[in-house]
Amino acid sequence: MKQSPGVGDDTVFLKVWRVVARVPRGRVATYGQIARLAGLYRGARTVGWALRALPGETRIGGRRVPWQRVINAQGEISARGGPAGAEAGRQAAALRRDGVSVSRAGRIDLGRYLWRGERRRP
DNA sequence: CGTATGACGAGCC
DNA sequence: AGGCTCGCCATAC
Repeated sequence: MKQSPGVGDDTVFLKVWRVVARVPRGRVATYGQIARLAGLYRGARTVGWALRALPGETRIGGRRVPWQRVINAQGEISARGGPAGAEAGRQAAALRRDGVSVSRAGRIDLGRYLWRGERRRP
């Protein structure tokens, strides 16, 4: 089942959140990208899991974690398990407020908005 | 400690 | 191009 993980201290979730917190406004990052930066080379799914468990009020570095800036590798907003489109709609709106263009189908141009600020070392 | 789950991703068909 | 399957990882139970 899905319950709140023990987000006590230095858990993988916290690491993920810290990376997400670095994504600048007006940019987006993919789950796989966040995973790599967090040290989880193939843990894209784990990133999704971590974001699902992210309490909305969580703050890192004094500000809320911009979870809306994380999308899948196809440039689309991934659906949650809940009501179809409910959360996705909120995410699209939040992204547009960030200045990111989101198509009605919920697609984003990665070539244009993908965060390239920090790349993994070779 | 073994099984199941999921805001993913890369291949295949 | 669109859709399915299989692999990955950490967490829940």
